[in-house]
Amino acid sequence: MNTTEQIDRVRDDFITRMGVIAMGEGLPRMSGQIFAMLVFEGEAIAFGALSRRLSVSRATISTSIRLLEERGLIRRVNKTGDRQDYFQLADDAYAAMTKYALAGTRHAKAEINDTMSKLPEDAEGVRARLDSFAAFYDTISEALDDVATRVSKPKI
Amino acid sequence: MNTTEQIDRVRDDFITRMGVIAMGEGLPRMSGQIFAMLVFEGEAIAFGALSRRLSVSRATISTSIRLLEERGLIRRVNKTGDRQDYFQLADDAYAAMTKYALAGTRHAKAEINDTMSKLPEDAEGVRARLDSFAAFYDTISEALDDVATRVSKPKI
DNA sequence: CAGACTGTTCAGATAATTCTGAATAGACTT
DNA sequence: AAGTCTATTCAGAATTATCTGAACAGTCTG
Repeated sequence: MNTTEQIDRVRDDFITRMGVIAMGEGLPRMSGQIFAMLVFEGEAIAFGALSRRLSVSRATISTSIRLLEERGLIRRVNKTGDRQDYFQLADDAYAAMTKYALAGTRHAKAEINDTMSKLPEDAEGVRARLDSFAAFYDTISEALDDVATRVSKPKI
Repeated sequence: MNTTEQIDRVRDDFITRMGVIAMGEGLPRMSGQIFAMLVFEGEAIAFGALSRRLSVSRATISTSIRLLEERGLIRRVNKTGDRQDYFQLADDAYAAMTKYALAGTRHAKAEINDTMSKLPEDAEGVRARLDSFAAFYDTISEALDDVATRVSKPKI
């Protein structure tokens, strides 16, 4: 077995695993697999190559990629002399991932606060419990915010 | 409109919203709604009452509750003189929630590390990229670990 | 311009999740 | 013991998510 074959095997395994992990994080499997492939390869990969190597239709690649782009995890690059679109990890992919999660926890907190604002004055018990719940999301949000700055590449 | 009606309306709205948020976090809607109901009410709620007030079959309550119990988010209590099971938030529900997320990020990191261990020596580029990816999950894990201790009630 | 190739969209197919009703087993009551 | 109430399980139904192929519009090439 040569080195290339070994790497191919490891890569395919990695892609499979990351697909599962993505699902656990509420991301569609295919988006996770594309992300994994881009992490593994490092360099930009062509649209058609993604379809071929992940054994999935071009339509699926198109929609999966849209999601990743919307979340700022990957970027589309043009290679001169080639009509195809190429994709690679965004520079700040991990920061973007964190910020997306952060948006979620902030939204949750906002929903709880909004609920509290609708409560009548005398619902003290409920208010206290919702307050604890909101505080929890706030704690997580703070932590994620911290992660986001730590993960962000310092802009030069 | 009296106060009770107002609270009922707010509660139903809260439950609906939390169902949606739960789905965003990879939890089934119904589990999120049960959790929300328990947060809102504070006191223990009977199995039958959950089924009735969430307009869902007893079978669904049973399986939804199992998930919440497995994750340590709620606990089952017995009321003397009543055959029904009652449920309330676990004392450390928010810490348990955090720890579950933490387990997920640690698992992701482990998967990446495992992948790295299978790489041939000369795959330096791949190794470096996977290392960054693992470091990201590590940063999140640290942050969640911190949240878990901050959220945990100090045991007396 | 005609033909080849590209990515997107969307209706329908496929697959996965979630919910239900019925069957079951355990526990209490009389 | 018979009858009632309870929670769980599970096969199938209903709902939701995901994937595909075909149609399309845009772009490049010869």
